[in-house]
Amino acid sequence: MAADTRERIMEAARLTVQDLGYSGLTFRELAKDVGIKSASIHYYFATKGELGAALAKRYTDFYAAYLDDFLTQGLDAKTCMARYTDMFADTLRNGNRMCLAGILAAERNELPDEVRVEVVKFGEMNELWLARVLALAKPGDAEEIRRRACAIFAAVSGAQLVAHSRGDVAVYDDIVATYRASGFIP
Amino acid sequence: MAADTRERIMEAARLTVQDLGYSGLTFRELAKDVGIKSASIHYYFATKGELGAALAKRYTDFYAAYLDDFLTQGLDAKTCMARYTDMFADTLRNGNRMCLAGILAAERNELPDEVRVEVVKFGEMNELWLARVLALAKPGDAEEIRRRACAIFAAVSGAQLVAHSRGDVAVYDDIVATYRASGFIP
DNA sequence: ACCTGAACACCGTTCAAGT
DNA sequence: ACCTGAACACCGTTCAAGT
Repeated sequence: MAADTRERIMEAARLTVQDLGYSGLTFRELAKDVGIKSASIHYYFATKGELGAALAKRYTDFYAAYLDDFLTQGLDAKTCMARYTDMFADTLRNGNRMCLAGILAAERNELPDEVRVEVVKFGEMNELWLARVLALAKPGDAEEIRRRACAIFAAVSGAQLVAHSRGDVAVYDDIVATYRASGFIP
Repeated sequence: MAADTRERIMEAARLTVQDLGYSGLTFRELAKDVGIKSASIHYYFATKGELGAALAKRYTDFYAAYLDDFLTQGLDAKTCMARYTDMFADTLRNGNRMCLAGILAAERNELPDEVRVEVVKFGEMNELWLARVLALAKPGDAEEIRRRACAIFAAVSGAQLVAHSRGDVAVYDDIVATYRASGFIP
C-alpha cells in the first residue's frame, strides 16, 4: 500500500522548508516531488499557511516526544544536553538543513499568523524541556532556571544559524563546545 | 538636489530585506518605494543577486567602521560589548527588523553565491572585532579568544533570532542579560 | 473522494524602444 | 544616461470540470 498522499506532501514540504525556508517552498515543485499537480495540493491544504502550520505543529510534537523520552529514560543532565545539541547537528548534517522552527523564526515577518504561533510554541517547548534538565543538574530558583533555559535555546539556535550560513557543521560543533567549556551549558 | 536614485534603491531594499528577507524583496514593490518602474532597477543592478551582494557589502563596511570607532575611542571591553549588543537591539526596535546578515544567514541555501560570500564576511568582521575586545578584557591564547569571539557572535545572533520570532525586543534584552550574568560575555 | 487544466494577479528578467 | 512597456516562464489561489 502506497504511503498516504497527505503524508507524502508533508514529508516533502518539511525537507524543502528546512532547506530553503517557507518562501522557498512552492506548490509546483512540491507537486512534482509527490507526483501530482499543484492544484491537487489544495485539496489537502487549503492554503500555503495551513500547510506551514501543520508542518510546524507536527515538528514540535515529534521533538517534544523525542526529548521527553530522554527524561523518562532517566538520563542525567549532561547526557540530555549532549543529545539536545546533537539534535541540531543532525539536521545540519542532513544537507545543511536548519531546524524547521529556526528557519521559520527568521522569516517571521512574512509568515501567516497561523504559522507564527507554531514557531513560538516550538521555542516554548524547548525552553520547558531545558528548564527540566537544568533543574535536574542543579535545583534552584525557578525563574532563574527559566531564564537560563531561554538563553541556552537562543545560544544553540545561533550556533545553528552561523554554521548554516557557512555551510559547515564543524562550526556548530566548535561553538557548542565553547559554550560547554565556558560552563554556559552543562 | 534629490538623493541619488541608486542610493534610494539600496536604502529601501535594505529596510525591506531586514524586515522580510531576501525572498521578501521584490523589484516591483521596491520600484514603487523609489518611484520608478521595476525594469529601471535593472539599470542600476543587473540582477537581484547583484543588489543583494551590494547591500550586504555596504552593511558590513558600515558596521566595521561603526565598531572600530569604539576601539579607537579607547573604550573599555565592557563598554564595547554593551554597545555591540545594543546594535542588534536597535534593529529589532526598528520594526522588529533583523540584522541584515542575520536574516540572510537563514536564507543561505537559496542565496546566489555572490550574496553568500558577503554574509560570511559580515560574520568574520564581527568575530575579529569581538576578539580584539576580548583581548582587551583579558589577554590570552589567540586561538581560545577566536573561539570565544565566534561563540559570542553566535549567541548574540541567536538572541536576536528568538526575539525576532516572538516579535518582542524584551526577549533579546533578557537573553543578553543572562549571557552577561552567567559570565559568558564581559 | 480525489484530481485536473485554465485562469488570475503576482514574481525576476530581457529587450527593443523611447527621451 | 536613464527610463519604460511588453513579453517570458515562474509564483499561490480559485474554480469549474472531470473520474
